[in-house]
Amino acid sequence: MGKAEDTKARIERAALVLFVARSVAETTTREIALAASIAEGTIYRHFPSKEQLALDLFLRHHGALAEALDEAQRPHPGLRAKIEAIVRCYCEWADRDWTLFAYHLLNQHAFLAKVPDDAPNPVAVVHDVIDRAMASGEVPRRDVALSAAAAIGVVLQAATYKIYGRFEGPLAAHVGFFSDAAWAVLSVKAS
Amino acid sequence: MGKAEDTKARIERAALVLFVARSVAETTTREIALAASIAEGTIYRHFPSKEQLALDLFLRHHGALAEALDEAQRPHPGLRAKIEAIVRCYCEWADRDWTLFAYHLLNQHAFLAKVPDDAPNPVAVVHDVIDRAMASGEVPRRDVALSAAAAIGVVLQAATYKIYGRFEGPLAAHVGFFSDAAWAVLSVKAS
DNA sequence: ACTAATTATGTGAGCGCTTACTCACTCATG
DNA sequence: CATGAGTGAGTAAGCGCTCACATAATTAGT
Repeated sequence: MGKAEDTKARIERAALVLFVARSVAETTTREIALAASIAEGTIYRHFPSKEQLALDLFLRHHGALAEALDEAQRPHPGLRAKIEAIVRCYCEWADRDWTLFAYHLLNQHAFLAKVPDDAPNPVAVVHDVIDRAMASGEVPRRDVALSAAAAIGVVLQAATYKIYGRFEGPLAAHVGFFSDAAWAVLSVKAS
Repeated sequence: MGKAEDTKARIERAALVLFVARSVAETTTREIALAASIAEGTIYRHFPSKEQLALDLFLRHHGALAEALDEAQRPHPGLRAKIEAIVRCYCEWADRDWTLFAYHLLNQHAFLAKVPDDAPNPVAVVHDVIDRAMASGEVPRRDVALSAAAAIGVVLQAATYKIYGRFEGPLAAHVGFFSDAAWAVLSVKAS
């Protein structure tokens, strides 16, 4: 790794940790520099602004996660298997870099509006999978956004609870339950 | 209503709207004053600080919601009916004052740590209900926090989607689906 | 291979600006 | 005339960001 890239990575990691611990707005560029052991001005050799640094961090993870989820689901034929693949992939991503994951989860509402429309999108992947499953009659038809929200919520809220420290251990330990639960949600019959 | 209380209410409402539109950190006291049609100094006749105003808003809603959920659930005998009562109560609260609801939902992670341990707590109500249902064998035993998170996630993520504008109409229109889905999640058998 | 020139990277004091909050004052009410 | 409510210019502190300078890395010229 080049020296400059190493510096850039250190800035990103320091920023990430502070953004999660406090928040983007409450983290100062001085704190980031201190945590990364560089001068404040150095941040601006690598990023045009604090806001852009925060956005870069989000978008990179957002896009990469979307692609990973899509690749994980693609080879499987039925909805049940696709769900499990998506859930497992998501949980493993979370466990692999929990700080980055928590940052992504807690700052969705701040950055989601700034995701380019054509960029890969984790939510779009899930929507698409559910859409096809409804079309093929694997699960009852229902508003896709509503179904997707309910199914995604099962995993996301559990992850949120883990951020709050309400339970321990890797998320991936519960892939089986999450998959069963998401499947159950999508299988709910129209009343 | 006294004039002073009216002023206080106007400050709270103006702050709420701005806190949701931007965020607490990005909303200035000047903006709040402008939106409430009062002088900036007046805010400090009613609140010791901007942060305390934000916290007050959160805690009042948090406590009242917890009590409402508890009262809604109490008269019903079985888990199935308790779930529906809780879901309906929650959705109706959301629909009744969407701005306040969105504020509460989007700022949980910022304020949850500051809720007094003995204060009424929406999450504790749900935990308790699930706990009893597991004890009586209505649903399979499992880590309560995990079950609660998954069940709560169904409704919360849907609500979040509504905040993002991904679907329209009142939340309460989907009480049936949410209840069925939460019940299905809690009924998932141990694998 | 050596040097000179150019560019990339790192530094931190300091700038302009915004912020939350204060306070001396006015006014309305009982 | 005592008190509580409202005012808004003012203040100190903190913010993101810049820039003149130092140094390291890369390239060009001979």
